[in-house]
Amino acid sequence: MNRKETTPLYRKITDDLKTAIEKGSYSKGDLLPSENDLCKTYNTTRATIRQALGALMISGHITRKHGKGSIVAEPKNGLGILSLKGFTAGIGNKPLSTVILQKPSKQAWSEDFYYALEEDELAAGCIFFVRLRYLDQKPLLYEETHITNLNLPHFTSRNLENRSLFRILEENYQVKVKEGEQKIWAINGNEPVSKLLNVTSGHPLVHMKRRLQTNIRNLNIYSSLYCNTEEYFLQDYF
Amino acid sequence: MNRKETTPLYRKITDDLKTAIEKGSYSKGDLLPSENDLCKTYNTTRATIRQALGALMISGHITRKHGKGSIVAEPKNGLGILSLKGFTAGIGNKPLSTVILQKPSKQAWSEDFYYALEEDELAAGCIFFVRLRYLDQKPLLYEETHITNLNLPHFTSRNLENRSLFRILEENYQVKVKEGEQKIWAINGNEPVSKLLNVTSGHPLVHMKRRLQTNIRNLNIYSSLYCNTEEYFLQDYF
DNA sequence: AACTACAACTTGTATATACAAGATAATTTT
DNA sequence: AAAATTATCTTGTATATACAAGTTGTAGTT
Repeated sequence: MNRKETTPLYRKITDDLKTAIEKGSYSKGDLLPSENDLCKTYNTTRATIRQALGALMISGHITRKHGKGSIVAEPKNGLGILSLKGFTAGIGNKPLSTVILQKPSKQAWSEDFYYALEEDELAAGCIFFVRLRYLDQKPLLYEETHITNLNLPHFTSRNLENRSLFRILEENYQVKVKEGEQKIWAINGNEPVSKLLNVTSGHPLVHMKRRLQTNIRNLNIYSSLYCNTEEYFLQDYF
Repeated sequence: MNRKETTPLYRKITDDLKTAIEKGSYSKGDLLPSENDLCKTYNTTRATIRQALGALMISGHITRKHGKGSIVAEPKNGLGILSLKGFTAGIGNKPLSTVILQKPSKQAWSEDFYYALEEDELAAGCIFFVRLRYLDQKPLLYEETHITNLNLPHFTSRNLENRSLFRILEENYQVKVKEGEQKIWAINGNEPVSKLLNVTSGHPLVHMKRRLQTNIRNLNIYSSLYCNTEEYFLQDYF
């Protein structure tokens, strides 16, 4: 728990409501307590409550309607973040299993890294690891990840297999993804990757190079990934 | 000018500052006038100013630093919107030329449309058109677009060849894209599309289905596109 | 010259209050 | 019974004020 010594009240309210929504205490379409009700609950004023609700709106947890209330939105897995969804309805909730092909290790950035780096970032070095992600025992997604090694103590010893990378970063280091960019290609899998994904060398794959910026300056997440979209597709929200 | 009868003050301030930034009155790293200065300029209070600055922060026009000020951010072309960037450096600014394969026409939604539609949207019908986009006389991107036909008078007679669809919607109908989702596949171009894109039937293509939501409720933009990423790549920001 | 303390800026958080305007259900009128 | 009105919810916008806390330059001290 490395959080700031004093957490602002509006932040606590946002976190409380977010937790409640993600825990399932509300379902899609439900109304949150009205602003005035929340004022009483937290013994504060509407300005503070609205600041908290505003954050929930930005994060996509609620929408708001004048005269009606704050409406809980459809849960989006990985808002703004690329996620993998099943081709057929109902398969979307199957969990991806993950195999670490190369354990996280501290490295210097490669000379010809695929994104331009800031000086401070270059100096900090990076943590690098490679994962292969499966759905239904079938390999779907090969991903090489670089994270700027900035205030991430003990990261290399963490278990990345079962938990989401983003969740680990948020819960343990207060690092949140804020924005990003991605480049997209369709390629024929004649690279060594196609063997890992268990496809023939002529099989089309989605190749993406992404940079995700976080709330910490100069701490970025870079990933280069290859995905077999024969049965499933890649999906993202923005 | 179909805007609401009364524009809130904070909205006017946001628009003013946004225009100034986009016009180039400020450059990257510059500080906006302080909140108190803006209070005097607009004869209002900090709460209103902060609401305006908050919107600029969300839209990515500024960042803010405690004790310092509001810092103008790097301009981003097409925030959150898919754009096409050249493979090699410096080619990114070449304009895409556009050929309309099928002129915009009012239609009913197809029974098996690829996104689930709201009832009101279904009732409104849609405007449909097909475009083929070229870079350097080479066809790169085939795109079928459906727009909900909601308060878009004379849209079908507009010239979509030279101007951006998003710009037309924003300038003429005050329609702005707010968020969206996209699904991504890599396919082998054996469809009729590959002939239009001038590739062999085994050539890998990026296939995307996108839904862009706008500030107008129930007015969405749907597009299904195929892109040859041999020389260029697709890029988007979120 | 280097350090310290302070003043004067900046944004961050919060309270208290007021009225406008959309949504909805109860009430009254027709 | 149907329509219009009203009351009472809700969120949206706005003013006025206060103090906390980060940043920066300046004046004073060592």
